[in-house]
Amino acid sequence: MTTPATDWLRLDRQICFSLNAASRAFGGVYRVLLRDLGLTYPQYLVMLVLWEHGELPVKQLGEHLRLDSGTLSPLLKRLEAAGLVRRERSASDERSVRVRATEEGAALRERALEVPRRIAAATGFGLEEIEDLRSRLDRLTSALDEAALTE
Amino acid sequence: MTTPATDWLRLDRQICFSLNAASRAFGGVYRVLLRDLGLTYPQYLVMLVLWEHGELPVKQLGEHLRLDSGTLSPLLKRLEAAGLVRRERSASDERSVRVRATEEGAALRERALEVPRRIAAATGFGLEEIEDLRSRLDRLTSALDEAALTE
DNA sequence: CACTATTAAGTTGTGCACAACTAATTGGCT
DNA sequence: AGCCAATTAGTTGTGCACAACTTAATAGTG
Repeated sequence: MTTPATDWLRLDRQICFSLNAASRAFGGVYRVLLRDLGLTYPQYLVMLVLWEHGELPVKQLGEHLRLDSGTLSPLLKRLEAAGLVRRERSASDERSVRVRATEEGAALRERALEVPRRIAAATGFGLEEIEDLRSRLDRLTSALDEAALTE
Repeated sequence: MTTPATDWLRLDRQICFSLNAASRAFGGVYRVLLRDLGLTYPQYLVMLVLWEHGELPVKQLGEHLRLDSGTLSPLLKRLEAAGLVRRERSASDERSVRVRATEEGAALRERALEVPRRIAAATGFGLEEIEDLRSRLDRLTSALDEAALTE
């Protein structure tokens, strides 16, 4: 009892589509929750990293977020224009630009505290179930990154 | 033993980030595989639906893919320019535009047949493990859509 | 020290996602 | 029939992702 080859092309068999759809569904929920904070979802992720690690160069920010300067440069420019972030050239290495939250940006953290709880509630998943899913996804990402290199 | 509230803001606790990262990691692998076919990943998804369902209106295409005309109209225009798809106004309802694969577009299916297998290999996951993950993600998407409505 | 390779950030161009809007058509209702 | 609400595509504008490139600074090597 084998599956016809063409069946593997069915949309509902594509794990990647489910992944993509889930990611965009999250986007919709975040969009509503973050509107009050004046942040988009990627901007929110940047603020999370800054809140957690303090000042750090664009390069390291990108490593945390899996994003390059092509995405981060304009995004950070918008965050700076919004007064949430400051960028300044590193004195020790003038190639590097260090990013940090302004006072206003730091203050935003308080208002962001309830976001994860509301997101968790929206998923309808239990905490350990979320954790389990997260670890599977991280393993998946590692495998895909690995494969991309040898492809 | 409770978790400090601020810990929930850690990037590595955000299920959504893992999801987003996995989705983008998939993007990288698909980009390589689809380059030969001359398709982007969203265009590939459109072709999957057309191969599976034959001719259908933009509206229904969007329902399958969870996309609106704002995304689909320009995407379909590019597919049409590439000669893979044709669009024509429905005679019975002139609001509707019916989309179908051209001969060239249909022929592309043969070359796409190996894509899912190569993707599955890249994940390093077994088939039942993929299936399990897929169903969890679909459940997650449903819950998030539900929550977005009542938010 | 001089020269080259590497690294960091930014820019440009393409494509996707989505909100908000417009234009055209259709359906329902009185 | 006449009118209004709903439906379907498309357009416009903003922001993100990423490849390919540029510019400037640093590190490494002979």
